[in-house]
Amino acid sequence: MAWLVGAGGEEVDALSLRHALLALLEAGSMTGYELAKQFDNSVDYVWHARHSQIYPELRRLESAGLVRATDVPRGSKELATKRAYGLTREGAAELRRWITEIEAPPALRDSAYVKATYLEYGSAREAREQFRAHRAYHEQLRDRFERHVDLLERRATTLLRRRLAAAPPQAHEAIVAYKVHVYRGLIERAKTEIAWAERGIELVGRLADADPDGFSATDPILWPAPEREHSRTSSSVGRD
Amino acid sequence: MAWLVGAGGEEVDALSLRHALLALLEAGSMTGYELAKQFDNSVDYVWHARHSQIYPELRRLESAGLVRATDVPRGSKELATKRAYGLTREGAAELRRWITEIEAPPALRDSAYVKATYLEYGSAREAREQFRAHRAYHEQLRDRFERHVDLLERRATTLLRRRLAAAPPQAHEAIVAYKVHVYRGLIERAKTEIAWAERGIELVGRLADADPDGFSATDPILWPAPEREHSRTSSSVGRD
DNA sequence: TTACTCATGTAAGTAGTTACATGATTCC
DNA sequence: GGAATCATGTAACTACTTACATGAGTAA
Repeated sequence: MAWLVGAGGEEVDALSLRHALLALLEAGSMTGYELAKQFDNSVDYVWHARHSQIYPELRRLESAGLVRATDVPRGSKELATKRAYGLTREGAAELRRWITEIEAPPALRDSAYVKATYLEYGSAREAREQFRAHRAYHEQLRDRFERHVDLLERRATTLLRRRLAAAPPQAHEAIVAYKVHVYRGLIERAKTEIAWAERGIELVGRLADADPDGFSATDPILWPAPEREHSRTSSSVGRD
Repeated sequence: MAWLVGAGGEEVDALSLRHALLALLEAGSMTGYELAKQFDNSVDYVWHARHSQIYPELRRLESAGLVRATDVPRGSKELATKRAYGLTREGAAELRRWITEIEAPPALRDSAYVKATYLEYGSAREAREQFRAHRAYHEQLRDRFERHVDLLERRATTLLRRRLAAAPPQAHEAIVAYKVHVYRGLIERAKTEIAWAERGIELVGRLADADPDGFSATDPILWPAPEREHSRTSSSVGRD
């Protein structure tokens, strides 16, 4: 694992699950389960991960020396134990390194948009359904993000409270402000998607008016290809 | 592979690379290489894939019966061959099925946004750099998409020309319009990101004015965790 | 006693990445 | 003769998903 090298080798990967976990632990030590729960109503909105991914990742962080774990007894009878994770100095340093690192964003991979590119293969009704589903989904997201902004502004999440309690008072404004900025950004994103879907619905209407029968596309080009062009010799691939 | 079942089993996955390839083949038969090239300046904007992924995927599509391949001689001496792929009836049907299928969008996983959530760990300068990089990246994307919309509107890409040549004239408007709608949507998206980054830069400025020294965050909570619950004494910040 | 939450995982499989491998053909 | 590009891949690895497994503690 490239990011494990460090200390001389300095070949480091950027991976958000790791750093999201480190960031959560900045607010104080937690067990894997607690961490997973906190994850679910904070970072999970921007970086989704299943619990089954979080546990092994914590083990990896531990063996990389970025977190340290202790077995803590559970329950009154103390028959069972749980593992409490805490940041190490190296973990805190890695978190700060990651914050300052400029990452190349991953290439786009958006299924809804590739589908929309080929909507002419479906009927007007089907195209409309796609846009409607897109709108409904992003309306949900928008509402969820709005509720979250409200919680953050009222400093009403347990995680935020823990973090603020551990931070110097003059830092409180920044801590809240960056988080609010992120979720407001997500609200704007959602609104952009909703507007796109609505323009899509209008487009479907205009196209259906212009050509009521639509493009039923009953005549796909099957294999073997019919001779469309004479002299199939110099198939021009290049330049666009 | 669930999507391979079909014909009775009917357990089908939604995966865009497959369907993007099928969609490209609607415009006519192509070799793997030609397909990969066309991919690069069309679908790749919305669904990125490397060539090393495309070739095996074509083989899988072939063994699933969605495309059919023939060996075609290459060059004047005809010593080598290439494989030309074409849609089968099943492939065309699967493409249409996919268009009408409503997919659940994947959960969000956005590294830039999780990083922005924790920008208080860096300096104002570092925070600004993050937002500037974000803006620069999306300005590039916006420009690229604008150029692509222009090409589409002028019907100037080889792929679009081939597709239009193979489609009934009354369908031409819809074919172009959906593609333009997608790329205009991507332009709006990019603009939303640019605006977010700019508001971010303003925010950094306001926070720096309010607290010129910033939150240097020299005091992370390390392992073992101090007793948080009661008597939160700052003296007991952990040393490992 | 039952059901739920706490708590921690493993196994098998898919999708994608990076890096490498190989040889033919065409154009200058 | 050499460079670019045509053409088709393989191998090793990472991240993530789905589904399953197990058992303790707690409240009705």
